[in-house]
Amino acid sequence: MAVQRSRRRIPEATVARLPVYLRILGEQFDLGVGNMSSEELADLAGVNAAKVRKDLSYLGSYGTRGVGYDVEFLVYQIRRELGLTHDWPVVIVGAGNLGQALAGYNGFGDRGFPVGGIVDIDDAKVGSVVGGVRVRHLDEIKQVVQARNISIGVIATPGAAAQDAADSLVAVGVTSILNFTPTVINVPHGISVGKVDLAVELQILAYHEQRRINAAQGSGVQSLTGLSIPGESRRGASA
Amino acid sequence: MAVQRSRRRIPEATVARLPVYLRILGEQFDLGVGNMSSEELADLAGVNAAKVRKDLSYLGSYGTRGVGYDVEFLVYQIRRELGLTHDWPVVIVGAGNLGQALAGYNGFGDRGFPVGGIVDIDDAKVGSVVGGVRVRHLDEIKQVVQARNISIGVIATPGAAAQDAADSLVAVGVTSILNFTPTVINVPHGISVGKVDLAVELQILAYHEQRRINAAQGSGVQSLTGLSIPGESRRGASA
DNA sequence: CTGGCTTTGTGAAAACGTGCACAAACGATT
DNA sequence: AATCGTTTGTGCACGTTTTCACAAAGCCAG
Repeated sequence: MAVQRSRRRIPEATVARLPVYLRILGEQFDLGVGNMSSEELADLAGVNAAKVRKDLSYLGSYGTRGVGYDVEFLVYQIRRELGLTHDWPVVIVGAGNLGQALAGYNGFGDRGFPVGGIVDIDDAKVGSVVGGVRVRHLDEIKQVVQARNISIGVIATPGAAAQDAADSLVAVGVTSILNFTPTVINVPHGISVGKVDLAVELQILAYHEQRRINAAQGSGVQSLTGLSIPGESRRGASA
Repeated sequence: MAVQRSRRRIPEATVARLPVYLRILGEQFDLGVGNMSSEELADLAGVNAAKVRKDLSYLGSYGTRGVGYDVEFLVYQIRRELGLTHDWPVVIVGAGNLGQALAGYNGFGDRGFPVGGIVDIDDAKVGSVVGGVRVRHLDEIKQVVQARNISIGVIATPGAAAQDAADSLVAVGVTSILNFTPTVINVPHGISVGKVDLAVELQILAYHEQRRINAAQGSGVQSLTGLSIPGESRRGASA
């Protein structure tokens, strides 16, 4: 028997899809569904059934041939693998437009990421309450992070302040950062960084729009072949 | 010459990086930088220099060996390729927490995607003004879209309403959709869909945090052999 | 013009991700 | 117990993306 080398490593592409499966499985569980096949799950997730099976196989052999997967058990296993058996409070840096929206967005807390604190460098914003949390000064970030043992930070500052925000987060022990600014940040080795750039997503769509126009002008015939299929961006559904 | 005439297809991975290069190049141009090497650009973008060169080579041969790339010219070429030579107004569906934040977020308009309209199904929200745009009723989406020839829609509704929003957008001629809800939407063939799920990004980070913890607990020395994971069951490979 | 230095552009290899196809496993039925 | 229909788990082939490595191309000094 060939045991896994180090810790069984799950491919990033799979890690990015597990949350999608998790959400769907949770929904189905709430609806009373006890069992699902890879094909049912694949349909709801907008992916290929073989991919679902391969993704789930990284967790272990938790399906039953001829039957499918036990929804509740699978929810548990995915949650365990993703580290979602407990909440991960986050600290938001930047209480501007975006920071306030994020703090007020229930989708965070609802899915296990309560806002454990929000800080800003602007004294005018300190003290106000957004999303039920009082804004504190950036200087107090250490207390905020330590008080709730926070390890995930969210950067919602203007782009120019992103690197400073990242440095502050790293300095107080945060090891994962989600960066909402368009700026690329540098962090020490070992820190995980995720990035969400709204404008980039739109620019990718603009490219597809542009191609659509070019294709339509370039020739009026070939639209029935698979030519103009604008694949989808990383995690999109297209039919 | 007749170089890039035929619309050669740019790999999706490259399309996703071009906006990043574009932003950096624009910044550098504003700073007075006239010329950059692939390595300088790569450093600022946080990627490998060879990747930068290969990415840029899809646009054409616009560099000068021994010198680098002319910043201004490259900005122009990327903008042209991405279809950013003109604005793309977007329509936002959903004027709740997220929709309002997006409408008020200047990063949209600043980068060529002005909010051309915002609609909601809730009469209580209709008429209010967010981000300088008056909220109109979902029933009027057709007029909104046609008035400004909008082809990109943004879904910022609650998840349960996402599919309806997508259907409405497609029905009035929108061909690209950016979906901010966690729900997977189905669209007809030929429509491009991008997805941004804030919770998914956090869940990916949680996975990395979890691994960090497991790795630290599992062993202080060995990192190449199989580790025991707390609560982990057996799992053998059979072949 | 030649030689030295720099940097691009790109083949080729490696790494990664996806999807098909099918044996193995399971429940149900007889 | 044997058979049947279903669905998993995965080997394999294929497509995409990344990385390496180097010839070709340009600039500059002498």
